[in-house]
Amino acid sequence: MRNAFSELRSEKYELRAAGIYFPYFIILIPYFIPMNYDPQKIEKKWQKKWTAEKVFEAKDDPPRRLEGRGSDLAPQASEKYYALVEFPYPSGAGMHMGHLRSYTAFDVLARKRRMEGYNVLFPMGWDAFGLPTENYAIKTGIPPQTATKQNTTNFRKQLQSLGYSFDWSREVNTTDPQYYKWTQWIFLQLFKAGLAYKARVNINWCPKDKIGLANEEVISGKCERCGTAVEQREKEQWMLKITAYADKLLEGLKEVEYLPEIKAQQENWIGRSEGAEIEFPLVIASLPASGGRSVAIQLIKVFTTRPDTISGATYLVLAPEHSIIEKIKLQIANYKEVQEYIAETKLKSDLDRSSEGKAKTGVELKGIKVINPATKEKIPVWIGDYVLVAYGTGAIMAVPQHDERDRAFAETFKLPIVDKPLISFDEALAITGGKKTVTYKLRDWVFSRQRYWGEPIPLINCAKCGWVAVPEKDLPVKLPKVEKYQPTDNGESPLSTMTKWVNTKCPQCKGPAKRETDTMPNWAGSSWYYMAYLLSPNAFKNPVSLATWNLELDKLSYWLPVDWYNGGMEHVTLHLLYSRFWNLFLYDQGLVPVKEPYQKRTAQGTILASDGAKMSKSVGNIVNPDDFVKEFGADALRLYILFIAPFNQAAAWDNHGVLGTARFLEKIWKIGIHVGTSEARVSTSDTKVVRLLHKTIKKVSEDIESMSFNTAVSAMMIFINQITNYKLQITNEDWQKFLKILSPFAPHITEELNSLLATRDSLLLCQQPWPSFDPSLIIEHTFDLIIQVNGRVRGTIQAQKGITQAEAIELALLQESIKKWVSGAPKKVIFVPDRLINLII
RNA sequence: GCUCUCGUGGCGGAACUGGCAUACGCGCGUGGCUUAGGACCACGUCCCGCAAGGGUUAGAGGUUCAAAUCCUCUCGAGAGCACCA
Repeated sequence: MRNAFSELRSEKYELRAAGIYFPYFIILIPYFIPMNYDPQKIEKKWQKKWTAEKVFEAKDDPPRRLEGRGSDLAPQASEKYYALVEFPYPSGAGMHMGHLRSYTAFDVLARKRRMEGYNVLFPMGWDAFGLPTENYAIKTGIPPQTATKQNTTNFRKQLQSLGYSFDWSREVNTTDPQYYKWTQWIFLQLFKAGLAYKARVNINWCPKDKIGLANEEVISGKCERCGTAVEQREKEQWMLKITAYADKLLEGLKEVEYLPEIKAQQENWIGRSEGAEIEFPLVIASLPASGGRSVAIQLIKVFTTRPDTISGATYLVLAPEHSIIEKIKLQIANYKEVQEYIAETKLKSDLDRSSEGKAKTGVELKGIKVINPATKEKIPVWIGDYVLVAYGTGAIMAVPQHDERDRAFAETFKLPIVDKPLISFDEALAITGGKKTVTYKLRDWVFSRQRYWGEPIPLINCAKCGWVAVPEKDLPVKLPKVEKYQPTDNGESPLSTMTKWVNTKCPQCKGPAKRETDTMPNWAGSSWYYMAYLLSPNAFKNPVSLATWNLELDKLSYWLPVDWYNGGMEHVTLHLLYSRFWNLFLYDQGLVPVKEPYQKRTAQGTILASDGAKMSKSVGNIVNPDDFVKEFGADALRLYILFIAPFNQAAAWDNHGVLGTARFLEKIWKIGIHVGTSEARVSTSDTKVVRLLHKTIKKVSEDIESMSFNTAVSAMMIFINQITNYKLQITNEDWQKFLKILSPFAPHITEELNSLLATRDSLLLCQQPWPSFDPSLIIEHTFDLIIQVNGRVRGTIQAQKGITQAEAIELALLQESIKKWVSGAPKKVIFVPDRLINLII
């Protein structure tokens, strides 16, 4: 890209406008010819002004609207509007196109809402805990705190250069101890409510690096750093009982306006299914059944959604991890073989277990059988890794006749496939004594990380008292400074090496005790950040306590729920679910006034590289927003990212595309400079301009609401093209209306051009009311009547609106171009009022 | 494999409720601006045809006076879930 682009264009304009006709005036140019369109200059100028006048700061106690200031679209005085975009992880690479797309769209929304008279909150902050910063620290020794500071400074500068109307006075940072003291406090509420517990769970383990890996660090079953195959290893982890909220999380979806695909993903993730638990008695195979009187040594409970198929169940399959195996090992004839299979399974990662395609593996538990409670037949019992221990009861009744997977397994191991009649749900329960139950795919949330760069889990382990919460007055439990950021050889958090920090006193019995060294996952700080923006400075300054929190309830009540939340599609399962879970929990505790935190949720589509591939650092096809701001200005870049495609759709970036929106702004600049001069002032606009202006106001107003920014920009281009192409007259008042609707999209150029107008007052453009349109000016009195003969278009004529079918036929038949297609009276006529007439011959 | 979404010029895309397909922008072409040009201005730009006209929304069929839009199948792309009983 060249630097000369804008200079060249503007230079030419200046010569034409000023010099050509009156050469003597050239020396006077600096005096009354306004400057060229120089985005660099005007954008900084207005950004400074907005900041100085604090125009984007939301009021917790908003003043009443001035009388007569509102348009007819304006809401009641002091109505709030909370527009939220996902706060970024401030990576060293800076802002990317995904941020640009989301933030620009919501800046348009926020600016429009302010102009409509709402008290708007549009905040920004940093989700700054995370692996890249920690890995950077491991590599360079630079403390994550330092790197984060640099990165947020850079990121903030980038965001400000785009003219976003964020309320920077409310900026938050999840890694600030004054922030995470509240994250820790919320965790303690969960702990005290019995929703946090320790359990042994599988984690991804790299045997070479000897560390536990986050799922994000496992790339197709291999360690991201060294490429070694990842193993599963059991480790004690803190868990949050999100499953206790499965039904509430599902129910809550009915009350909110999420995009249908987002709702579907949440539902899918929770994965509720109704079915039955049925017990199968376990018997020794060698003993004769003798009329069903053989003695059951155990009962195996299975979960099924199809109890009606039970007569066709010809065998049972247990998950290899099923706890009953250990209990009945003496009865299993081939226990050694079974043990080997279990050991094999343990080594496999989840990915291995599913990536082996459809090939089913398993081992029969010889020496035992179960009795099918419906048929009373003895059927064999197998273990197989296609049955998951974590879902249902970890055991299934296999019905190869009705289930594809059971059929595959039966075919592999030559097990009987029988065609038995179905029975009703109720009948099946009656015969077998089964119980209706509900299961979920949703698993409890693994909340521990053996990492440095996260919130310390504020718990203390005492030999006498067990796990004890750190007292509120001692929060935050701050991250201590460490020498090395690496996890230890046995996979513990680097905090575990800080013996001084680890060894402490039990808050209850004052005896010697140890701190928890695990930290919280990334998702913790972002699970409540929409509330953090609402807290007063006191909440951050003062010690953490219920009383301090309760002082904030008024603000939470005023602002919540978030009216509209936007972010990436990649966060609509975990982050969205986790934060809804915390909110629901806090609601139950009386600590939050609303059940659902987000009233509406949308997601932007991905911006791809120009060849349609994903932008990625390793491929080197990343484009940097900074370059475009520098070259074409923030306004042109903002317009292009909105114009590129429908908001929720993936779109390929095109470097040339910005030229189009830059040219559009150039045209606007020329008109604006012209309209602003006293010679150009007219008392009325051309009728054509007025009509089109009102149509455009309507279109842009509606398109912003439906996130159709691309067509909104297109409508404004059409308006400008009409003025330029036909040299139409426009008054200062009408021009200002246009500048107003453009201002959320291109806030800098519009402020600048507005300042040239005779109609300007002391207010900034962005503080003025959103223009309303006059419906009477939009209604057309004529329309183009489409004339079809036998369904084919043969011509159009201008006609008065409201004409009858008879009039339309008469008009049509007068046309020379129609006459030649029609001979005699039409057999049939289809008439669509104010649109078309179709003559069937 | 299953579920969802989608397929329109050289490219990004527009088309309300089934009613003139290709708006707007990029790119490209021709000409102008007595130098140059990823600048600006004018005109042109789906295909066949001199024209009248005909064809065209991934492909094939269907419903309808009328289909990019509704239905069926095939092909292709993207996203999500991936053995959830």
